[in-house]
Amino acid sequence: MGRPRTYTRDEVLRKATDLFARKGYEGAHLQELVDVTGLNRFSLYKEFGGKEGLFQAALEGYLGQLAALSAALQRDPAGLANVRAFYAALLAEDFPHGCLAVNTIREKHVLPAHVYATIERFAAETERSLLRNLRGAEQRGELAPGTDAEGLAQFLTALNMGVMSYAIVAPDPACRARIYGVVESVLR
Amino acid sequence: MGRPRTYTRDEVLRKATDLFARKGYEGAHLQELVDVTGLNRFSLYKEFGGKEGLFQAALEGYLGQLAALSAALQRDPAGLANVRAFYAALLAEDFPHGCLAVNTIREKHVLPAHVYATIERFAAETERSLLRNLRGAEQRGELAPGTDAEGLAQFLTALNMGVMSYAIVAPDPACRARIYGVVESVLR
DNA sequence: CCTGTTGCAGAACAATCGTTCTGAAACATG
DNA sequence: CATGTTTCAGAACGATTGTTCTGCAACAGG
Repeated sequence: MGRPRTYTRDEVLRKATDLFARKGYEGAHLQELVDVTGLNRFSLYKEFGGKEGLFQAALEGYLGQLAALSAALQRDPAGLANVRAFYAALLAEDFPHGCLAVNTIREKHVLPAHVYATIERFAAETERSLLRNLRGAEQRGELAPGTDAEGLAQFLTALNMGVMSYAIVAPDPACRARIYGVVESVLR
Repeated sequence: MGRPRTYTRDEVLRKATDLFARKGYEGAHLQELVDVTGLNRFSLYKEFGGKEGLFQAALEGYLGQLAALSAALQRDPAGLANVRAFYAALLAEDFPHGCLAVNTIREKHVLPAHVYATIERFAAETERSLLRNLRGAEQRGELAPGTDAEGLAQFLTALNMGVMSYAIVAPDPACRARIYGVVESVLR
């Protein structure tokens, strides 16, 4: 009972995520968060404990979505097909204001340490998943013999980060498709 | 005449650049800038006009250094040799806290518009220089026929941004060398 | 040594930050 | 319709932000 809330937790997180992606953790001021989410200050503190809690919640939700995109990398058998499926999924999504995760990396020295650690862990995990599939591809002869699988995994991870930054400068989604097209020439 | 100043403009800019690279424009607070540069508030305002002026000066100096690194791209004849020299120069430099220019991109919606425009212009210009050399390579038969030179230029630009982000997560410079090694397989 | 000028160190400023608090509004229940 | 509970809207809080100001220190020239 009591007065019904005028917001949905998911909806609030969606809008907060959007603002955080545009302005960053420090750059997104509480007043803007209140304006954008429609959630009043009181409820914001009751629901999320404060700005940091809201950011953490938004980030975790976002990383969850990203993890769903990389689900293809977990399939068996490990190989290039999984990597290609991963990129296809990435391409289907659009990132109008860049990627919250990548943007947040740049705030390493501004964020509470445990928040940043969340991102670093996720990045390492994704790279590991990529590596698993590249090793699998190596064994199955999908990659040229003598390929540096580890270096390739790092390369792909770095490229993903780069594409997310490039998306801010050139928001046209077609660019991303073109860039990923070039990646094909590496995967063999 | 008058009391001699205890600072050098270049030294101040160097230290300010370092702090801005770590914390970003909004994240680098004036008190920290004062502490790090050793420049007192009064002189900071007299010399640079304020935080925004200091950032703009630091950024322009930094972009100048980056431009020096990409000088190889301006040489004739345009071709892959120039691109390789560019990457060698990039690799020789080290970026302990990532790249100020790339880090600043994520602050697009926080920065004064004309400051952000500086970065965007620089990125576009570098990509154009890359494209010139890729087209040259195409004509001279250094690239496989039918290669998407424009896409390749976008790819390389995005990759550079990515490597600078990756350098924050994995500060080991050896990683960058490894990643650039993979790029070789694209340049042919 | 005095005087004029410039830079230094820190106090003081309004504005804004994230956070907390207060009183009224909007329901479910008896 | 009263009562209890939960949320809402906005005022109020101390702390910190970028900026400006004030008094003193350190030189060059006469």
